[in-house]
Amino acid sequence: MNVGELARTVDTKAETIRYYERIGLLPEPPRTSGNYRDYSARHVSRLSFIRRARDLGFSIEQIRVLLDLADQKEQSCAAVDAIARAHLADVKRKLADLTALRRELDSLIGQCRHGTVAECRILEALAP
Amino acid sequence: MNVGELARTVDTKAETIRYYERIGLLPEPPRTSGNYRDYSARHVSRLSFIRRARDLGFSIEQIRVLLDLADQKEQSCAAVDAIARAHLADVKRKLADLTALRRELDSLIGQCRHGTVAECRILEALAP
DNA sequence: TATAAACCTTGTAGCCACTACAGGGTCAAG
DNA sequence: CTTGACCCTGTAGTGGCTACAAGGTTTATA
Repeated sequence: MNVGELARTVDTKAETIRYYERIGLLPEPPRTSGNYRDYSARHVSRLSFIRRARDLGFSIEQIRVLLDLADQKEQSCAAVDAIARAHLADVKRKLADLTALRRELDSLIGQCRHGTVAECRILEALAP
Repeated sequence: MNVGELARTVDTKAETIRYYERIGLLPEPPRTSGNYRDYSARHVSRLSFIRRARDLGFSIEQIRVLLDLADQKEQSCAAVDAIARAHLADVKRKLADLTALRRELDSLIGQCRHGTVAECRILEALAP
């Protein structure tokens, strides 16, 4: 399976796959005689894991640790749990920030009287 | 007022102020005999506007347009309103995404049985 | 007056997670 | 045997800063 096929399989751009290889997140696959990357099922599942974790907003570094942990089957999963919880806390912080932001923007826009720029409440609210 | 004083006044790093100048968002101030930037009240208010808009999540490019519009006092403020609404729509999209994300992470973490990595539900949920 | 500390200057490189080329090589279909 | 769709590497760009390095200026103190 070459990079384009893998890309279609996991719905990821070929450039992104090569990027993951470059930063050491996805192991280098063997090459064909024509120097094409030749991926196996293990690559597919590792890349799927990465993409799923990225979709959930985990950082590359977090994913790196998660993949390492996944290989230590005997260990407790406390570290995995901790990473997930840290990420959840981060998401909650962002949600709170965005919620406050939406309220401010709502009020800003609600004040617009559709007049001239000179009497614009939105610009007024942004000005000092 | 030099760059450090301006930085303290508007609670922004000096590097950021110079960055705004470099990208043409904040006009170049005159210089003192020792080649120090010499800011006036106009700079303070322009930078305050920029920072307030950044805090509300407007992009640099949106702020550039807002500042341009603010100078055309006779024009209708429809364009200002449109930018604010577009940004609000963006914030709402992000809120929806983050809310879905939080739900997924909540459920992921809720499934953790605190056992070994081999039976970790979080890693299972991430795997394909 | 000397000097040290605290500023200022410019330019450049780094952050994150990609994305987009350019300039070449390979491969399958017709 | 040519065409076009892929692949390769390497580099540069994105946004919005942030962090140096290596020098110049100003201010406070000895």
